[in-house]
Amino acid sequence: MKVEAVRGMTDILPEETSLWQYVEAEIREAVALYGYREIRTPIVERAELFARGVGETTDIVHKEMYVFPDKKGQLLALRPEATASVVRAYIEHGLYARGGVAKLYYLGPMFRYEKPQKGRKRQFHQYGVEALGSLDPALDAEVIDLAWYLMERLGLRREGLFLRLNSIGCPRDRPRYREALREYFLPHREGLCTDCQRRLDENPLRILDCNGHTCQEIARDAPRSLDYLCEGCRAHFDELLGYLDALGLAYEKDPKLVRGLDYYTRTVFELASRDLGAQDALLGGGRYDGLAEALGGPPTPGVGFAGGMERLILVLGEREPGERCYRLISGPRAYLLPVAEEEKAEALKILAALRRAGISADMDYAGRSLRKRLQVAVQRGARYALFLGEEELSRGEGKVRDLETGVEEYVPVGELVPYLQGRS
RNA sequence: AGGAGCGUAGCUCAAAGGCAGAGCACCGCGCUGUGGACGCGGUGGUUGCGGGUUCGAGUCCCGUCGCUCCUCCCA
Repeated sequence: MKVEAVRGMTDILPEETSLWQYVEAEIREAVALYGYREIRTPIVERAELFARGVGETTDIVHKEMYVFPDKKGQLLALRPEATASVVRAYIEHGLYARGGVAKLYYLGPMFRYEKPQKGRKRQFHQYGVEALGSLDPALDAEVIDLAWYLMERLGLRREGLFLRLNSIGCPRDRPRYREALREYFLPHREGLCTDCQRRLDENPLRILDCNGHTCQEIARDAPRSLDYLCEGCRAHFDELLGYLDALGLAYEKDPKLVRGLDYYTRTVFELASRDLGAQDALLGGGRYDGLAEALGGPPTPGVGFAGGMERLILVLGEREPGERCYRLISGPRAYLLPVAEEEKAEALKILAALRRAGISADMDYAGRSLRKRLQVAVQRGARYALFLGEEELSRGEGKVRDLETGVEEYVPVGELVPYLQGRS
């Protein structure tokens, strides 16, 4: 039986990794412009972190998290998202003691046990930013601006994107909203799925993003969080809208947007592509003012977003080749062609010298014919072919063929490095 | 989670119960030491896997695994 990659976990092959590297580099540069510095947290955390941070009743933790005991029986989890980890690290290392706003970004694999489909894998990759330590709605606006900037920088048209925006209030007005939802759903209790009947008691907010059809139907006319905001949350939201207007960033208020994670407070948003199908969200995020405290740290407000690399790659990959602004990795500069076995040792020495001089160089190890090897050199995009045969090596020379012009020149072996360096 | 479709060579796909094929790719030769063309030849498959029906299954049936799409949720 052939061993294959496990379901929903895919290999990213060299043809694709150049695009990945390009996107990653753009992300790093873009977020650096906004003052974010990278943080790398472990892929494995205690399962408890996500239960407390993301929320026990969320689908992500409840149904989709990879959980397993380690050899001591400690319950561990593959991270389903990174915000909880970042905040955990922020608390653990006392980053709050440095004052001001901590701006952190990350990039890496996440894991969710879901049914895989286009743009949704079980191991997928997210990039994200977290700004910790400020309640200022201007920071929400800046984070959203960064999201837009990143998409623009990657060459996505603004018209092809749209921002869904909502406020789900704070812990102070959450009970009122929860009560309103419960009151609304109670008469429909029998129509709800068993999951939602449980959610009705535990966390009625989650009914709003249940995937059952009838639950969707029932939820359509449910009370809206925007109508249950306290004065502070109302003001925060209005201020944010003002800043977005000032920045010229379009948004669509979406009262159904609650996001699948419990830690969100106030601002929630998603930036989606009109060019994608069912999985259209390119990135999503919001404010999480209670998360740090819930994880045992000092009360620290935060706001951020996370985006999916696979989605981004999909959208970028579907564009016309001419629109693509990433470069493919170039081939070796020099390709060595030892004519017979006897010249291989010399070829290896020259290869080593060229590479140490910063000149990319390669040769064939597959035992192919000389003609074939020259073809491969051209295919690989080499600029020079270097023939090493008895004839020229006996004179201490190699024959350099310029593969663009076809011009050949004999060059002493000791001068190959300056010779190749001196040409553009 | 629900619905639909598809799994045949490395890739794209044929074979409508009767000899598993083509194109591309790969390798060699023509060209004993020199280019993407051309010509000739060659390697490559337990038809995803497991059962069943049949004289006979890539084809029909059941199961299973995987992928794709839709609904939904989300990254």
